[in-house]
Amino acid sequence: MLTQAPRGTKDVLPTESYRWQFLEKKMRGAAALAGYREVRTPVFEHTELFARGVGDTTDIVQKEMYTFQDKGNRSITLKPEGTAGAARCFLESNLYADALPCKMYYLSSPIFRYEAPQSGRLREHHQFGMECFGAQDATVDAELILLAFHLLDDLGVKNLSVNINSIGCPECRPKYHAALKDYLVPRLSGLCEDCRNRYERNPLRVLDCKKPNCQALVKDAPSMLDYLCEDCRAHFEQLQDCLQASGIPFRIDSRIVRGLDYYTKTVFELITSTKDGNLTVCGGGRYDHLVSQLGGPDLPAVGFGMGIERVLMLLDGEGIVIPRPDQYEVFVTYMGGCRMDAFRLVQSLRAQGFRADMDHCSRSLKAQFKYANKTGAPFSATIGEEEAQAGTVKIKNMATKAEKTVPQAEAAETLRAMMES
RNA sequence: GUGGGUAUAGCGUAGUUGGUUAACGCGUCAGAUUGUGGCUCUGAAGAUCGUGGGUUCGAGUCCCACUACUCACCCCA
Repeated sequence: MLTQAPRGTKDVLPTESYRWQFLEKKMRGAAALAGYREVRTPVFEHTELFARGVGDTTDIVQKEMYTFQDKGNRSITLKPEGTAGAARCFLESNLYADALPCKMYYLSSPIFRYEAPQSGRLREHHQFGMECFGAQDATVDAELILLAFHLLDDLGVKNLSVNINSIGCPECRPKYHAALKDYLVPRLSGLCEDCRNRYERNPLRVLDCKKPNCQALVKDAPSMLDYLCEDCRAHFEQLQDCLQASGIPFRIDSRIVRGLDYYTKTVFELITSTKDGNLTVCGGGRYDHLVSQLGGPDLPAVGFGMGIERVLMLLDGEGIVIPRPDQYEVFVTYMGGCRMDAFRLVQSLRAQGFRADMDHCSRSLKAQFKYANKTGAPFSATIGEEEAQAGTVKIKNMATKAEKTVPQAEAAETLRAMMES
């Protein structure tokens, strides 16, 4: 259907875009407080970037990417997540040569994944993300978690739980993998088919299976946390110390496994419980070797992504109302012969900073007022024959019906005065 | 990718065991005497009943396919 947006996409209508803008403003403010500056990277990248960065065994890369050949025969992919592009940009522009850490955020960046759309899941969605390159201390991990938490908390999101975990580093993770596999091997036949696949690709995922059978079988499986090397353990403890000191509620969930291969050490999720179940609004973690994997220096980094649509969904679900700005502050109405006077007044009001408009459909005065009322304009300014003759305009407070006739030259200051009273 | 539900004007719905011009509410537009809105009243516009095929004398109503929406699994924001 020509008049139908592609599956899994959603228009943001003029009547609702203020909600996005409201969020974006909050996000910008929160990021700025911690010294993060905006980065804008392309919507598409070379496919290779994601294959190498995100990991070519991940679901995202294997089956969810929008990939195509461009006319120069390059394999191009619409970005399926935000971090790889930011890392590429960081590297390409040699930002690591400046003072580190390098802090950046991206706003309402479109993210594309070929998935079956459902509640809170689209094929094109938008993320607010923050990345910090070049700092290894867990204070940054904590700073990002706190930032995300306070942002959502400030918006009024309730039932927010912060879950953290450490999935180790190339040093200790293989040992854990081995231990986990040893544990799973004798139980393989009892696991579901999905889990047997997971065992091959990413054994950590088996721990997260929701099937009762599998859960029972992995109940006593070894925990990554018991296998962390000294460095990772200390780092994880520092993170907990920071979070504790900040006083926000959090819990360790050793089953958190992220679906992107680049993560090391810290991984975290901000989850809210809604009436339809749990919803992850924000997910992130540390990726200490992504930059080197992409051919750069071995620099530590941390970041997260937050789903804009999901945040909006939560606000909706909790009945949190975002203030809707008036489309107009003043609507100019006029009698048939005075169209030019009205037009000039509108232009003059706009020049003086008022959101102003007039009828453009040759409507009757009555209909103009109806329309003005519908737009929610708090004031009208009317020019009829009498006013045109005298060079005046009749300004009316739509709510109180109070009217005041003043010279057209004084319209702006009269409006200001009436707005304040 | 697998399975369930849904598909009637812009939105929300009705449509009886298949039977002549598909109904209602909201919204939109226009009127209710000459320069004014939110209430009320009146009227108008607006639907090839998701698309395509089939059964039938006849289908919005039954059957099949496709598509979209929606929910669950998987995975994720």
